[in-house]
Amino acid sequence: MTAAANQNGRRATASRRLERAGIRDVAAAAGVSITTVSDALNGKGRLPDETRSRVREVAERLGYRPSAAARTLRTGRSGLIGLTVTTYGEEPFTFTEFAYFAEMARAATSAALGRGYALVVLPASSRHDVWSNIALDGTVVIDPPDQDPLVTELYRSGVPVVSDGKPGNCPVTAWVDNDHEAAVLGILEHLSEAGARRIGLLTGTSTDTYTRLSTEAYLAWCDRVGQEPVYEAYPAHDPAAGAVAADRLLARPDRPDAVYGLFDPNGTDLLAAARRYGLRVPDDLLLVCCSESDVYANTEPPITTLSLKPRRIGTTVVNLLIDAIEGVDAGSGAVPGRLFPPRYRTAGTGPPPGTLMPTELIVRASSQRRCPRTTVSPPRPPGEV
Amino acid sequence: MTAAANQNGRRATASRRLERAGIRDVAAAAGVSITTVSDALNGKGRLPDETRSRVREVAERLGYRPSAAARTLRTGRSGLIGLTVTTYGEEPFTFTEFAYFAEMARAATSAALGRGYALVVLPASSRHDVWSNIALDGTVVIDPPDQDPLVTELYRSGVPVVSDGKPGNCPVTAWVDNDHEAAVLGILEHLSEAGARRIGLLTGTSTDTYTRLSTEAYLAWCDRVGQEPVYEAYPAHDPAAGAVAADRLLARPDRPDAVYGLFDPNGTDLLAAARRYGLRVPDDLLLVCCSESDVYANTEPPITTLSLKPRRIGTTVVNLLIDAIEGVDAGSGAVPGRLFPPRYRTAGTGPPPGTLMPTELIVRASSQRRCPRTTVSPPRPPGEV
DNA sequence: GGACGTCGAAGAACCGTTTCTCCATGAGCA
DNA sequence: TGCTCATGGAGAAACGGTTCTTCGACGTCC
Repeated sequence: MTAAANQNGRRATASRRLERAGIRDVAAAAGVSITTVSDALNGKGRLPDETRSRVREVAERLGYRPSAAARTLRTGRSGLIGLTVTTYGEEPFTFTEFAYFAEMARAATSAALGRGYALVVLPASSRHDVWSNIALDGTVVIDPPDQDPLVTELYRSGVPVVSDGKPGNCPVTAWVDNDHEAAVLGILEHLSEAGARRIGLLTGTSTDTYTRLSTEAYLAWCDRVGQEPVYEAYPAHDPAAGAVAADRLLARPDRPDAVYGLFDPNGTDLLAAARRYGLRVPDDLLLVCCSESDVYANTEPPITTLSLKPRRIGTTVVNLLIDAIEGVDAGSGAVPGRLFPPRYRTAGTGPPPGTLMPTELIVRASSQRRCPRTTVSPPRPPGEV
Repeated sequence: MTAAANQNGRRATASRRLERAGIRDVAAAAGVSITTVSDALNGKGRLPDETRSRVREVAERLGYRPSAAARTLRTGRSGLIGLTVTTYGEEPFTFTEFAYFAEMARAATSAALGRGYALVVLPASSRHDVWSNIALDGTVVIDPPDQDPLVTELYRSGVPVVSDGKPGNCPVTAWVDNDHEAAVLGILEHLSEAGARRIGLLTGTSTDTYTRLSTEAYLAWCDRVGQEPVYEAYPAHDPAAGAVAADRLLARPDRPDAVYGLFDPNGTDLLAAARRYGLRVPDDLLLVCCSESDVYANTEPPITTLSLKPRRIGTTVVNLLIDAIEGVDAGSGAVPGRLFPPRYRTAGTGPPPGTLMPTELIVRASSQRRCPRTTVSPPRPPGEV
């Protein structure tokens, strides 16, 4: 009691009026020590239920909210996870530009909150300005390019990093990605079966894994089946460039009779380009593009899309990251009382663990030649087209 | 020197191996006190440039990164801003569900980062679980409903709150909103001029300001021009309900010949419903909906949309919030050295300052009767429909 | 020659928790 | 009676910075 009053007395001398109640105030009001308050509120220590509930009640009455900063400083944990996209240039925030990012970020946010963490959206630029002002328990990086300096720096400073997209040449704790190779091959097969003779690709110029792996899979397939590759690459972050590239692709002398577009807007771009050249879809041109947008269910004609299932990815990435964050403490079991785990690194042997997740091809009219009546299928109601 | 070695010695006794360098390590390595290090790195104090640069160089060499948690604890500033949507139910994260939120959040993120702050995405539920674990300098709330308990609690605990959407009955530091009344009136006039005789409204059931003000403006207009209101309301967070409501609206005996839909998906929903009833757009039905999506530029026919200019809103909201956060310190000039400003509140007189921002009506085919040749307009090229 | 101002820097309090350590007290037991 | 042990709780040391205060040394000025 005396001690509590004393501790509080020191503060009372200062001209504090409207300050929030601190743990000391609660302790004084409840007539216990701050240790007891902390234990009672956090469910630790050996306290009879009576004391516990009394302290809780006093804290409630005083509107006590523990200082997140102090807790973070002491425990070394902030409950904050960084989320960043590094690929598409420095300046413009491409978040939500493609439905993929939006969906993925949303799922990641939900998953994090479900486990008591919050997401902080951060820029790709590795300028310390913002990054080092925030205590992060870990970071999710979407599509890191080769040799990403940001990832390297984070890793060096001991922050766990999990990437969406297999990392090219930078060290991450773990990564999650779609099986892009299988996806592209599946699409090429799908188009071949629909009658395509020459399949073109609309791809990007950046070095992220998605672009690279997809393009490589396409080229390998061309090589295998003996088709000359027909593709156009453009900077994916520039929407105007996409339309131009689509146009170029269809203007080529060796015009493809089927096209797969790697990026979300490619579907509408290709559709518009096809119209300009008087090509009917799917009769003259089969179309598939990678997109999470359900816009393509309502275009004329509806366009077959490849979904990367961003929600599953976002959820998985976050869960892996939090596992890593929390797992370290459990893992260093030798010294139970350690406040700070040793630097966060994979064991040092071999590549970081990766998870491949399946994609989903949503087949619509744009990739099926008309008259599917030749196949065995149920008759349609007359009302539909 | 001795002191520095001494301070460091205390730490060296513990078995710290891979720990990050702290300010004490830098001080020891540079042969100065930690005060000097702090001052040198933060550009404060009276130090000759030579010392300053030497300290900086040592810090760089040691890879020193100041602890954000410690800084936050001492200065009372975290550089973190919360961002939350409270309206549409507890569970599902509606972020990015509508293009409006996505755009707004993106602009807000950019604006915050530009001023050295980062955004934390937080759930609407006022459960303390996550909220009180994070040190926030302020919060942006999108569309707070009437009597939002979250906003009230934040306000009580002294965190500045700026809302996107005029707050109904909860105390905020400031707010930003579109002039919804003017927007709705503009649309109704636009439709009337296009020949509409009975204009219907597709609206929501929630109590956020957007829904409320828009609906009230519609009802007031009906009252004024002597039209019987024709509207359907549905829970905006449920996409399936939107399609049903659109259908209901067009199935009514007093079917409107023009409809304005308050929510993003209403355009496609209404278009689909119109098809089901054999209504041609715009011949039999004029259509406008509020949306930020450019999908409506490519529907058949293209649909007139009202844009709320979410980027401008997001930028403004964040700037107002940061002004409030930083302004307090500057304002309490009487005691320059104060660490903690007094509780953040508006002066206590009158409502919080609000800013109204204009909207933009993007007129497309869906809201213009055919044969505008009767009006004075340039002849069209023959290629177009 | 002493008072004084300035420069450069060190000392130490403090921010508000968590948690390790330690101390009473009283019961159980030989 | 003396010892051990469990219980309930207090004390105080961190955590890692920022910043207020102090202090010596050195010119300078009257």
